[in-house]
Amino acid sequence: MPSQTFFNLSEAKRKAFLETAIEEFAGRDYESASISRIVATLGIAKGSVYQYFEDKRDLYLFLIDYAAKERVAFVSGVPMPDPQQGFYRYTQWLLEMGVRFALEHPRLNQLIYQAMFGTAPFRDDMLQRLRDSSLQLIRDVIAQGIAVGEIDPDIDLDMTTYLLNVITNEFGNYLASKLAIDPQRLLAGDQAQLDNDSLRSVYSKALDFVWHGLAKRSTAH
Amino acid sequence: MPSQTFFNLSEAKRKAFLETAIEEFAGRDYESASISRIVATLGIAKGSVYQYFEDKRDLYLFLIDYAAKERVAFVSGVPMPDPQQGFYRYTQWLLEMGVRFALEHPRLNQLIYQAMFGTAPFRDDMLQRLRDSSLQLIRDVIAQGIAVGEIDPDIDLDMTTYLLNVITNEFGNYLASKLAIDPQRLLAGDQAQLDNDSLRSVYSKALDFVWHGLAKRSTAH
DNA sequence: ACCGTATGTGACCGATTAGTCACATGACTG
DNA sequence: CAGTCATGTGACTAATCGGTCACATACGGT
Repeated sequence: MPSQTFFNLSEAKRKAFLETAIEEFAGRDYESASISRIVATLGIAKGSVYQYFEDKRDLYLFLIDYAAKERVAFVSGVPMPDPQQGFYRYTQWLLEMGVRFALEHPRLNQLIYQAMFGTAPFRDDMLQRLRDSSLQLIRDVIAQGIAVGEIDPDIDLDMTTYLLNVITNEFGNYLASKLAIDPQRLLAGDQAQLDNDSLRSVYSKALDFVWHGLAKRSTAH
Repeated sequence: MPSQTFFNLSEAKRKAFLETAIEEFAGRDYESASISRIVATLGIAKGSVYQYFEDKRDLYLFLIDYAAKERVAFVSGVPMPDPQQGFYRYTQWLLEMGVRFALEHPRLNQLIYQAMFGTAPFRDDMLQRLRDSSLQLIRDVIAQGIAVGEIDPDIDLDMTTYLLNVITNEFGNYLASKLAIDPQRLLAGDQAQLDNDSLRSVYSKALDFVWHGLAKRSTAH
């Protein structure tokens, strides 16, 4: 809950502030993240930050909330597959969501992931809700897949939801490190070239693993 | 590379120091971990730490190294399955390794995992070697499974190794949170009761997922 | 031109950090 | 007992932290 002052800021200033703050909090602990460093980077006075936010905790929780909303907006922007195409496609869509968001918004992804599964402080309701809502989407897809009879009903729903969430997130990290040959290109907006061609072929391997596991397949898709 | 002084310490003192230091580094950033807090907890002078270790970095890298060696020792202590039982059992063994180590040595597991995949500093050779050696075991099992024809040869070896490592690690976390009803009991050494009975049945679900994926199974094991 | 309000500022505070060092203590030797 | 060496100590330094506040600046209305 930032002050009105924060929202009165020019969009340029607000964007710059958000970007710098997210960068600061994404890569490190809550404790290690430094307000002093943020204001030094931005070239503004420290007092300004405390006119926007109550304290460090207030800023942090706002950033988490912001990142979560951005993620929801991002997911909404990618059309879900046609239900008639089966739950293999739904699973593909889930994976694609995670990977694309991780590649296109790496800082936001780090922030969310770290808040949910890292050593985040504040056993806040908000964080719990973030965690729950993030997992709910995955859980729903799996549950429906089971109901329709395309997903094995013997799986443990809770556990599989958890693992699938971890996989989608970490697979993004894997790709990022794998493509680390020139990570600049990706961040610079050159991802369009990669997206629709090679990216899909890369994560189709991950999808196959999620769908069929390690075992030697008998049927193909 | 601690000084000789550190190894001259009585076992009781050395153990106490290790335990406290690991506890301090396991839950937080490298930057957030505090030497001052360690010495305060132990009730020793700060100067002592700097007679054992060159600096904070030296201590941290030693702890990582120690944790890694403990893990290797732990893994060596659990017998591998009979090769004739197939690679399903090998995969089971891999999972069991990760889960048991995570449950019996949660702090060490956190330390290792955070060093390998967290926001650890020091792009050290040592960390890279730790990462490589940890993944190598998994990679070997998969590669052999492919060679023997029990694991699908179309999987991406690198990616699957990475994901399997993540899964074994995070599954430990999942179990830990799932069993959080009384985590004290586990740490208190009461795990023997859980181990051979319910534990195996719980992670057999994870094993099924890893082996067969989400898809509805046709054949059973 | 004047005033009131909103926004920006950075010196300053108390707390905490990693790391140092002159000194105390203990143990063993001659 | 005296001397030597390893070990333990905690006050101290310089840097950094989150947070405060008295003050400066900018802007809009009359």
